[in-house]
Amino acid sequence: MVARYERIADELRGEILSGGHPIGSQLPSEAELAERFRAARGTVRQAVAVLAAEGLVGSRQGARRIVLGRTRSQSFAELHSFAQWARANGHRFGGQVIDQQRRPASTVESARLGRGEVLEVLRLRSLEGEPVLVERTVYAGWMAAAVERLPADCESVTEALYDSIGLVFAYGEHLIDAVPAGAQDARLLGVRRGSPLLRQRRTTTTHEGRPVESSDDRYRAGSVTFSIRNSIGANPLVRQAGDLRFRA
Amino acid sequence: MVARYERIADELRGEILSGGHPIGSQLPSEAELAERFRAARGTVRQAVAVLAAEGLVGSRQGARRIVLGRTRSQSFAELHSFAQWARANGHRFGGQVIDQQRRPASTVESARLGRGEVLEVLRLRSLEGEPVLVERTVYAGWMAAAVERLPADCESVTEALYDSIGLVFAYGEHLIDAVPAGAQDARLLGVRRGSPLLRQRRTTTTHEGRPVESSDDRYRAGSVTFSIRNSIGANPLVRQAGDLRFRA
DNA sequence: TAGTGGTCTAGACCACTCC
DNA sequence: GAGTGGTCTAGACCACTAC
Repeated sequence: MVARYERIADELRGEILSGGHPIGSQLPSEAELAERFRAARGTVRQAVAVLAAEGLVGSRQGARRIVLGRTRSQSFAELHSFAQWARANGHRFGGQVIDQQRRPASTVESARLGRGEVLEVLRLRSLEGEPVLVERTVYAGWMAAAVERLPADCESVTEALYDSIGLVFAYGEHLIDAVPAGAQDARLLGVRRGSPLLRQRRTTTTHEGRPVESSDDRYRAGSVTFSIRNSIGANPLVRQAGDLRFRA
Repeated sequence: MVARYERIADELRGEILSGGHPIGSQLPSEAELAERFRAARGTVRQAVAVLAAEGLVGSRQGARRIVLGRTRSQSFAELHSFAQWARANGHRFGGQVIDQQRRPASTVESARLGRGEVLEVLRLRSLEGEPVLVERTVYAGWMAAAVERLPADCESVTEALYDSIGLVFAYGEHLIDAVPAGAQDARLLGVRRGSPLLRQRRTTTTHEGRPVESSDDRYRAGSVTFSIRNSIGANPLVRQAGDLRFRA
């Protein structure tokens, strides 16, 4: 069952992406859209709110909505899972477990994932045949066994865990910064030691807020870019000061 | 005039940040909140939608909302303006124009900012007394004069432009990646050439969608981190493949 | 001043979770 | 089956923009 406002949003999005509403142009008023789709104004507002969240349109009180762009943000799954992102965008990709071991949780990990044992996995992932990403993931103990059952060249860990134990990754927090490649990073990615990597540290939880994994992902410079569209009314991104003692 | 739902959101946010609703705990139901605040259910839903957008709470149909965390995302102004961000977070900061000149727009810039002349400004910004950010900003020709009138050590360009010509930065698009420091970057930031920098390229427009500026900002590694909180239902971040020919 | 989006209400029905 | 959040309606008033 697809909601009414979703279908309205789909139709409007299609019109925007196909150029029916050029960038910078005005969208029809809520009243006009309500009449066109034979829906209440509230439903139309929900639909355009979807487009606003995707960064496609902007709005302000008293003036008509305007079209801001034609690139929309992706689903949570596509941000969370390298495989789902790569597949949805038509890239050739691969992945391989390099190392995997259980060990006791450190103090920091205990706070984040729960006490006891954790499973640490080192994966190397490639895009268009080139190694681009070193993933160091620490899984909470309660799901270690499920991860260990996966094949070493498992394409999508996210999908495999859903199929095997019904696990849904629902919420994520991501920290993005730049770091110099360490010796292992350099060897795996085929870059010089100290060269720039784009780092994404993430922790993920289930719907219930139960922590699942914590990961340190490093992309080779030039392989991947993160993109955000924001507005005076909606701002998902946070900038934080780091530790200035660190010097490259 | 502050909206009702904003005040409700403020109160609930305060309770979450002060620990009144611990992380992982359930929020009261919409019906309970409606009764407590003597508001319609729709108004309460608007309020919790604000908290969800800030990444503080998560929700799913049929189950109560849960508290996800205690760090909230910042306002657009704080992401857009280094000065406003630094001030809001209690940092000591400074800035200085290093170089500034008018020149004809390149082909790419013409498409992004409009034809004719543009103004290119090179600024160095510091945090806690240390240089951390090199900003190379290109302003559209129509606002070049206003920028040239600013003092070289202007703290907040955003605020100054609002005060002088009423300009409001309303929408932004941001691309985030890692690059090696060039010769000029290295000299200004006091790092080795080739060492990692966190790059944020942004283009900003007015409420009407009129392009204002396009900037290439480079942070010294370790000085600043970007943070995102997302969920299966709301995902503001986009990951894009870069040009793999680039090698560090 | 007319038109537009922003806020708010009151009520209905449905899909889903949890027990 | 009771409770909860998700969807949708119909209508009202207000703040703001554009002219």
